[in-house]
Amino acid sequence: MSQKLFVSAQEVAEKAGVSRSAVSRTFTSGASVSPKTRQKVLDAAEALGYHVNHLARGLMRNESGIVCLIVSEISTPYRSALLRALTLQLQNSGKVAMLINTDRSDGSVDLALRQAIRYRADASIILSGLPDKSITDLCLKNGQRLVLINRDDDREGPLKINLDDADAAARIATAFVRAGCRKLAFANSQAGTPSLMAREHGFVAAARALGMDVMVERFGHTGYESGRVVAQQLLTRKERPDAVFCATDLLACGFMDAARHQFSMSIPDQICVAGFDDIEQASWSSYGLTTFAQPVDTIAREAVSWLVAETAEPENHKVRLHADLVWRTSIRGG
Amino acid sequence: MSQKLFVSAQEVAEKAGVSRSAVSRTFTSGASVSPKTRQKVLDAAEALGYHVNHLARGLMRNESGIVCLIVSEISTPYRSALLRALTLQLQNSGKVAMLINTDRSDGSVDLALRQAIRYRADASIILSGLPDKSITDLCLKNGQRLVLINRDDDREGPLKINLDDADAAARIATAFVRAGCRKLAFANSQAGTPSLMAREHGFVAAARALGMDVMVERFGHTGYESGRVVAQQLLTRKERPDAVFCATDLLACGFMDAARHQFSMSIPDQICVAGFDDIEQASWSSYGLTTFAQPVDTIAREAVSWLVAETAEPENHKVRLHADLVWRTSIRGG
DNA sequence: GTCGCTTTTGCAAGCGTGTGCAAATGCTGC
DNA sequence: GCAGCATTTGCACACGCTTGCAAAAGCGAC
Repeated sequence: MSQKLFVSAQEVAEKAGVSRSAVSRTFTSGASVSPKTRQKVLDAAEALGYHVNHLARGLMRNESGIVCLIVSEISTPYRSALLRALTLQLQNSGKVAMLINTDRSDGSVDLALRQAIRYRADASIILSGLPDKSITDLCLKNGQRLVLINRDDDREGPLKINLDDADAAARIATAFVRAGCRKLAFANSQAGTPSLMAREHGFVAAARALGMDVMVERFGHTGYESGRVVAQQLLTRKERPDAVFCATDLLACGFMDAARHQFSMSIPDQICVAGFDDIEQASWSSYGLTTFAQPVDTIAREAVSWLVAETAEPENHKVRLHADLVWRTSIRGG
Repeated sequence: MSQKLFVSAQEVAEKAGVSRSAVSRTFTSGASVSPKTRQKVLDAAEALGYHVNHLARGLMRNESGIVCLIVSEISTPYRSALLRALTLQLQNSGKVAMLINTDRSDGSVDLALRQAIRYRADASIILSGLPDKSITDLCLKNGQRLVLINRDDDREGPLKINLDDADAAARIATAFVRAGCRKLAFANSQAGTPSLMAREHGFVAAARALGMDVMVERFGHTGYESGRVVAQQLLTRKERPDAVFCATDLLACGFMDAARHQFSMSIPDQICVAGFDDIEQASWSSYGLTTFAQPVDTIAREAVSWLVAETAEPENHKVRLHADLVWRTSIRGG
């Protein structure tokens, strides 16, 4: 009964005593309407509670204004920080974010992208997983833009935003050595995503260049609990490391907690720790974790400014961003 | 040039040698199509890469399948956990989440709701702020459903989901007393949202009933840093509290860190601490925070099941959920 | 084959909007 | 008042889909 439909441009036109095109033009920026009729339309619209139907507009313009964010592990500190930056940036540019959570089963990135297509999203930003080539091709062919964040992939078409993971790893290796550490370790998850592996390989290579080996230990997903497990594995070795680079801050937090509370070790006196992401908890005084900052605002800005750009993009566009080292108290010296 | 439009039902129909209605019916559940033509359509659709245009479908059906999530402080642990639960639940029910971040200026909840209307969202879930009555009325009048989570409001129409904040506060007060604490304190932010105030008032009332006064201190937003500041304020008093209930876990974390590292206090020996939300960090061994768990999954289930329900909702629907006490090590005894 | 019935199919109208085109209007200068 | 021009306005079609309705097709029993 209260299923009275939304008020349409037609009704506004009648109330304002103008044609329906006039009201349409009033709400289309850059259209030609006289100030007089424009005002009449605005008044009528206000009185009736009219709002342009973006579904219909999207249908006509072939541009929905929707951008899909395809993301897993949404409630992780780093992911949610990036999500925040992206939504704000999108809203700034007059777009609206459609959020698709791929935490369920796998292959769900493809499912998510399919959903994006159904809603004729203007673009999709992928923060997790990597979709099939067949479906990205479909997106691209239909003029949908694609952004891959921290998914080091080499296909043509999408914008790829990455960090200088390997370089950061090298920097932290020298920092460890400068702090007098000689027995280096790397703590990773088993996820094996390109950026995690880049950090690992970069660290191992840099250490080798400095004449040292690295104990590498991997476990589970990229979370706090995994950090604890890896600590268990590393700190029960007959030769304990005196410095450990954790692939993410969450791993580092878990590692630090286990090292302190379970192995009664003192950080940074007995062991130096570094992380990656600069999540909020890294700055909490229980951790004081030295880490690399993901430039989330820059990432968001780059992604959004590219996908709203008028010009057809250069075919194989890559952006490589720098991760700043945030020095705190989990490494000696400084 | 590559602006080749998406493939339409028309093209699929031609390729399959059937009418446009046939392909439409193939993708409409519960429509009458013979298995033979259905298969022909599916084959043709697959070959052409056809996907139903949900913009057009939404236009016709007057049901977009979109649900708006209106939320601020997205990257906060509790909020992002709730966000995660909501998106999963929505996807489960065949809906898709449109995420609107209201972190910017104020009045932006109204802006967000306006956006929801433009996209003809079937429903909106509001996790922050409280919209004007005028605009909620507009939503309701147009058949859009509204869910308010933890925003204790008394208007007609929306579903309101709340926790038993005051009751939880009372429970923690007795727990403190049972642990031998006599000088109680409450740490709050200045946000003054209904649920925060309910916790504060509930705690003060319960303490009074037990014959005790409560030192109340409020500062800034609901975050870690505010917790530190409140600790500063409470622990420099000439009479220090021996138990503090923090309105949120983030406040509690900040409080604990300041108490330990700045005031060298031992928890729970010298001071007992409790929080609210049960964010992930509460379980980290640096904190071991005794706290109340927000039943995020239940909240999400209640919200989504209500808004996808067929039946016209009862006019003034409220759901009051229970917050379980998660006992850890920040309170003596147990 | 024919009748009565159910299932399937195509037609066409309609959802609310944007926009090219031609007609109408307003304005300027004589 | 009129020609000449720029601006505004309305008409009508298009966008891709759903769905009521009537015609067509299938089917079982005689």
